[in-house]
Amino acid sequence: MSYNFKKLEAKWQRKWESKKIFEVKEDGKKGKFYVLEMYPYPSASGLHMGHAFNYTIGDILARFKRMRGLNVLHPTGFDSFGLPAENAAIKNKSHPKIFTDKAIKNYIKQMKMLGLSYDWKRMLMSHDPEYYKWNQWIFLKMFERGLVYRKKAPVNFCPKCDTVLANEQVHNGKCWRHQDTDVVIKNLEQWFIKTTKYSEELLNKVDSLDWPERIKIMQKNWIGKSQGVEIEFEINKEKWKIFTTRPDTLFGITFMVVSAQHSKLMDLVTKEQKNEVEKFLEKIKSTREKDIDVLEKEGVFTGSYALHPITKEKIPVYAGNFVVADYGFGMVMAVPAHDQRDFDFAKKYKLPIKEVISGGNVKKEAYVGFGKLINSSDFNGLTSDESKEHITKTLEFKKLGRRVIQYKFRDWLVSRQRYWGTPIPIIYCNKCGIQGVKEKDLPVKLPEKVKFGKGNPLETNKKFFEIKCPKCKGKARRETDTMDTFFDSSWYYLRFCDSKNKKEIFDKKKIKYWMPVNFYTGGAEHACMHLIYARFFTKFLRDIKLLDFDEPFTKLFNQGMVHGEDKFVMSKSRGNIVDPTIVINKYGADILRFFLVSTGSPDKDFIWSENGIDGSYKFVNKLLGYFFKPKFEKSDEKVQSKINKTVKEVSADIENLKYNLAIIKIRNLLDYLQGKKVGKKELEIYIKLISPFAPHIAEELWERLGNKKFISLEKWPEVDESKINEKFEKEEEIIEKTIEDINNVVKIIKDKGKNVNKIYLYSVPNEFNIYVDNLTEIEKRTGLSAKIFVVNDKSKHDPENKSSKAKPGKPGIYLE
RNA sequence: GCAGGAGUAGCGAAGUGGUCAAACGCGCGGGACUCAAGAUCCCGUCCUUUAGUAGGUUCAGAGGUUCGAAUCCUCUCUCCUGCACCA
Repeated sequence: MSYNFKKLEAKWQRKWESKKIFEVKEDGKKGKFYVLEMYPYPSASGLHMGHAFNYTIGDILARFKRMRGLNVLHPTGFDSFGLPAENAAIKNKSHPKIFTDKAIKNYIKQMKMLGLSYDWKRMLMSHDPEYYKWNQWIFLKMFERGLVYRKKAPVNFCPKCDTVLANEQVHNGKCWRHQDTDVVIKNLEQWFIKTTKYSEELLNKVDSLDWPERIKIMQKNWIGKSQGVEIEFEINKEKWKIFTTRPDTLFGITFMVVSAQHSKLMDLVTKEQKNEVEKFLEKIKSTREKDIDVLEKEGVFTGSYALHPITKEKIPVYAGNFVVADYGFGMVMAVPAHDQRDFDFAKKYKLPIKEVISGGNVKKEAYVGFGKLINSSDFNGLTSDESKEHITKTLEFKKLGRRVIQYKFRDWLVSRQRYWGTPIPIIYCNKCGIQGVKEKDLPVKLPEKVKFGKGNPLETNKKFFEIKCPKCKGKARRETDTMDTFFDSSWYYLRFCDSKNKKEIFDKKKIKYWMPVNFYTGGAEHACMHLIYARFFTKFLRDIKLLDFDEPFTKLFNQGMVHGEDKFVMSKSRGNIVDPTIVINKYGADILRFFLVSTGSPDKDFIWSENGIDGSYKFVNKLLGYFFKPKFEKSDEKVQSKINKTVKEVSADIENLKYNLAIIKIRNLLDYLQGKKVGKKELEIYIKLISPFAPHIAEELWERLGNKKFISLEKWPEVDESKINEKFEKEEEIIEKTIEDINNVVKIIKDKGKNVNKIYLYSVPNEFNIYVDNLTEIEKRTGLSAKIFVVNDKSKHDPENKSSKAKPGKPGIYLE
């Protein structure tokens, strides 16, 4: 049978909404469970299959936990600030707000179509002044505490986005949004957030999280801690520091390299070399724009010499393109014998290579391993480990060095020269300097009237930026940059706990009840962006006493990627997109949900297949057919055993996010129940099992069984262990095997041209009843009539003495 | 290059020391029903062999540990995903 899923799904979506059954309040008597899916950026093209997959995964768990008696917070909202809306608006001569509001409306409609059990009352949008007001508030709190600062520095700039980017937004030297666009380095004054203040904690606490291992490793690598020594070198009577993890190679230094981007590079350049250095800088600027994957190591002599801290030898200082300006001190000691990069550079510029660690062949390549020291004055003969210790101590004694820890992690560049984001709440006054906007004046609203084109749109609205200084009432100017949209997503999960609060960012009591998030799902692409920023925010808000926990997301889950039928990742450019709303219109949301989680584990990639969804469609119809006119009979103990066993396994599978395995067991159970006597209670249990996956159908069937309340709020079935009897499983296996054997023999006989009409089975005495009980099953599945004897029955019909073949678990079979 | 994950039937996917030739779904083959098609139901689907048997080859490849391995160890290959001159 088929069913009118459109009508049915709309009916239940309406009922859920009007009765507000998924709206929740804090309830001290109930345990809580916070399920969150990463809130979407509302694009014009609407929900894609990846969203549907992600939200289904979360919703199944939310529905399950809710039925388990937990107070489940399951909210959603929109990450609605951002460049795509602004660019789309410019292209269409529209306004980002119009664009965004329209997209959100569409998203909400589509999300509701999926039957997601959200508490819509808590919905939030980051472009809502009621939301971004608190972005500004947090920004000011950080500003007050010195965690926000302005600095002129070489920064990443994307020419396509027409704005600067954070380190985290640069992937492989390209913009995260434009993989065909090289990021350009510009020297600009920008706003930074001191995320590095929490480097150590962000690194340490990673281990305590129930997150996918690879995400944890990515974060650790991103923070990139290394222990080493900083060493002072004297250059032109000035002190210059370098950082090294290999003090044991100190005597192998044959030159120094300072980064071409070093802010004080020119201080090192002598008159004679100025021309050449400038030529070099010009050259690396132009090569940057070319599409070169691996830059060759290049450099130029600065004219200056450093003094070796121990031997006092003169060491030439080069400027080089391979030294990172803002790691360590932007300058390195070069030991070509024991570092491949230095080796390459030395070869290119014919600089000496001095071996100080034995064990390699430094004529051919750098030896980066450890060994005994040679050519190292007093330290000869020591191992690398020993000498690291001794050399460091010597340097410390001479006050020329000390042990330090370095991180790759940088401060977060948050200002953007674009319109569609939160205005940075800062005022510049020539007299009074840089000051934060007063809390009572928040929010600094984004003006609607601006001109889009070249440069920062907010600079085109004088009314916005020309203001009086709040202190001296003189002429002042507002900051016209906006915040990186990752600022918005760094704390939205907190606001969900109290999203309508107009007086404060949130009520601490509510936060205390709901946080941290118990289950957070989303794509892995946020490993080193959103997930680090969010952790940073949590730590900051904790330190200003707004929170009393350290980590926002206890468990993180990454769903797999959705692939098209051609097995490539679904993408517009490939043209293999399957639109979830089209699928819903064709099959219904229940079937889509069911299919999305039935083929494989949700953390694995999902491959779309039209045949596959057809399979789910067939199953759902079979299910409806079964429940169409339910007969209530008394379940026997076999049925009860099977049901209890299934409840037990399905519950564990859902708990462990093995939805695919849960579904298999649910399917098996339906096959098992077909044609058996089943009680109302057992039928109800069955519907409950299906309800997290196919909630609309479950509600409908639940109602049809005469229930008045929502199944969504019912109690998940308890397992009665005493009813589970493995004996029945064994019997079932015996029958299955017997049917298989019979069919096998039938086939063989028929192949020989003989006809088969009747089955005779000869059972060992104590199994006789098993076969008798399953007589109809055997007849149905073999399509033959059957007769069963006990082996020692004298009156049996057995012309070929097949009864002698009977064994326990295996009857003798005679066919004629 | 470094790090993480993966490689099981035509495909998707279970199985992580013995009961596994491998659940379940898709596909494919056969049968029932039907005037027919679809839907539905049943059977089969590694190879050889057979009145339900017996045997063989398997879990990317090669070794090893073990009484016993898809499952543990070592090496190799392939694919995916991150990071990539961080001193």
